[in-house]
Amino acid sequence: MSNAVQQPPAKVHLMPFCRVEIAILSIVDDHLCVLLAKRSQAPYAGRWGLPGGVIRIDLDEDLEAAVQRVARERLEVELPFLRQLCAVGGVSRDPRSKWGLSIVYRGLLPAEAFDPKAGKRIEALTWRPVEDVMVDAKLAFDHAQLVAQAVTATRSEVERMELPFGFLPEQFTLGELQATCEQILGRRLDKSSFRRKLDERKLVMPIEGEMRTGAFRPAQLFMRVLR
Amino acid sequence: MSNAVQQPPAKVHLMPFCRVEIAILSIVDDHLCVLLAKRSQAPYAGRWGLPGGVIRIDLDEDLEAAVQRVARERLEVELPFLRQLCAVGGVSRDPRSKWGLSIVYRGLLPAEAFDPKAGKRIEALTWRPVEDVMVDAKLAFDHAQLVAQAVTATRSEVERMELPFGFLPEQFTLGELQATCEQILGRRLDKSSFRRKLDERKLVMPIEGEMRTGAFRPAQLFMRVLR
DNA sequence: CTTAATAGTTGCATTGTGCCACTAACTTTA
DNA sequence: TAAAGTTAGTGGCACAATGCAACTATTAAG
Repeated sequence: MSNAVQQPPAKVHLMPFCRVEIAILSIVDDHLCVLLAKRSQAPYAGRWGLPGGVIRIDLDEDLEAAVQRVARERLEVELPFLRQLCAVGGVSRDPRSKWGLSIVYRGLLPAEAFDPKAGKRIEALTWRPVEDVMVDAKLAFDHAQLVAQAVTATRSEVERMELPFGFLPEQFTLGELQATCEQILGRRLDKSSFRRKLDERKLVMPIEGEMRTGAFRPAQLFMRVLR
Repeated sequence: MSNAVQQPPAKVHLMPFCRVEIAILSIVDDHLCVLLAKRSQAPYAGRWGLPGGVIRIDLDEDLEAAVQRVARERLEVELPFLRQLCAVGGVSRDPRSKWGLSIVYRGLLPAEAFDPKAGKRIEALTWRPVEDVMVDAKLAFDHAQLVAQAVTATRSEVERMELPFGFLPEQFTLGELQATCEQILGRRLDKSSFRRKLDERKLVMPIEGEMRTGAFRPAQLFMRVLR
């Protein structure tokens, strides 16, 4: 359309429609779940999909700030653990043939830090087990695929013993930590090798004198070791 | 600015300036190198940086297509191995305070597949050892950081025995394969354990009767096993 | 006091890995 | 023609990492 002739190429091109999407994972009822929102608008109105929103260059400092703003505005939650997952973009993402570009983030939340049923939300929100969601053909856009990617990334972290502190409170027992890892991976782990690795790599430290009581033998409480 | 009142929210927001950047790695003179382009325009005119270009929603089907078009137009090369690295975006990426969003890709090329000095290129191109580039404060934008990320991703792949076929021709000897891995990692590998893993995991297969001759004892030629 | 349940430790067999030496096959040099 | 040099390819062994299972410890419940 409009070109500058003097300056080399200051051509003006139409830009893609830019959004952020968030795959928020949590352990709910002993299962790895993802937070889904019911879409009220086209496309895919009435379907479930990942929560997300438009990038506002007038409001957001950077991509992470955009994600936190969207989480605050739409979910009324802050995301302490947030990692970029991928970017998806192209002409065919939106059935109306709009060129869309979404930067997808992955967030982890302790189950107790967020209740989708609470509050006067604008939209319907729900936790859904990832095993179901990953193969659900009814999800909006390619969101089933994105959830699968988020789960894979989280599982790889646990396999490498990058512990999922994003799912845990500040204080936890080794049993709780191991159970969380097992629920993420979907398989049992060996107690002795798990603890051996925690010990060798100094990933957690005991909180002197603090014990979790109530169910049978009390358990030592631990906290993460920052590195 | 302009709102639609009838339809829920079809507000028009200004979109970020969207680009793709490419970190193309190769083994040149036994060293892991990255392809840099000299910038002719502001910002950072005269500095070296990663090649890249604007996303053209009128030309590109999706993000990968945009990358291949930029590679074709600016470098006259096609990238057989291409992986998304990350997306970087925010108001402060560009010193002129424009909100910029770049999707960064990582490409691998065999050294012999591309010669930056050949041809009548518009811009200056050069291979630079990644060890130098990663700590070079003079690079445009945050490109030194992006190169470091690309190198880390490539090294992790090799550590996990995801072999760097993107650097190799179709036929190669085990010696060449191991040397390539060593140049990527920057350290020596043990021959017997390397070959043991290749064997156990069935990552390569010998090409019957095909040998590389010329330098002392001939070596069996191998090809990758697709999975 | 016994049983059940979870917390935490220890020993051992199996596997994976790094290190090193060895044989094989070719070229180069004398 | 023979010896030396260089790369290709294999095999043995010590050691570390891992998985498995048994064991003790400490509490609650009956």
